[in-house]
Amino acid sequence: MKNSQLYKGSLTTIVMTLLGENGRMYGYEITQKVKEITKGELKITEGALYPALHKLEAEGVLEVEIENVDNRLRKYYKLTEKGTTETVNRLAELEDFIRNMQALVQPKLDTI
Amino acid sequence: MKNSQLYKGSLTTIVMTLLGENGRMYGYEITQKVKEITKGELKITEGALYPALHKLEAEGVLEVEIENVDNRLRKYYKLTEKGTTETVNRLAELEDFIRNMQALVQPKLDTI
DNA sequence: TTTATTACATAAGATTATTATGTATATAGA
DNA sequence: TCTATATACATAATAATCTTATGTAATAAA
Repeated sequence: MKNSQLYKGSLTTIVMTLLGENGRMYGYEITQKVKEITKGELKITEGALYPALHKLEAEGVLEVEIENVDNRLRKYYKLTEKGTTETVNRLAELEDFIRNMQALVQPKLDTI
Repeated sequence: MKNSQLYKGSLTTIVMTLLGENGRMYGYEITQKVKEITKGELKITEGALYPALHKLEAEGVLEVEIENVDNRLRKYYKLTEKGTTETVNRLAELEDFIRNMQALVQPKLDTI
């Protein structure tokens, strides 16, 4: 996940948001989508992603559909009803977070 | 630090930026300043702040001046030369981070 | 005199991520 | 054909960071 520590804590928000936008996705697809959207600046590692997906599933935020495509396993994840509600909250928190961070660094950011 | 996980990883960036803006500050002052700027939305806990300050000092990012004010100890921290350079990098990383998070959350806006 | 505020500190435990490793199939290129 | 790369999942050891709880101690307010 790059050099920056800042992405720590943002993984589940990213995953839930992407699932909210795209309906359903499988793990590998999520890593590629994130890489594409951030132009390679953010690379989700498998060691972080898969345990996170399992945890979200265990919490009832995601549900999974296993499919076999080209003789290869795929686990499609999508938001549950609970997950959709949580995602709305997460997005509100992200907005607050960004606003607060900008307020904290405002004067310096303008000079870059 | 509120309910949101998003602030994880942002503590040192916040501390370094505030010190860059204010010259020198002591720990308790930092907690109050952050609370003030974020209107109470972000509360830096002491258990997170003090170890972080000690680590930054050990890394040569911060230097400390101990003073006695009203018979009470104060440890003023300020950026070293190295710390100032690092802070510029941190702010650039923060900008990238915010830009990437916004792109991930609003992919449709990018195509307009 | 009790509570809240100021001001530092650390330790146990939880959470999260990195790094390394493993399995397995498919495909492209030398 | 062999090798490397891509696809697609997974886990375990370790590292880093934060929360929660606790501790010391002085000042100020109720």
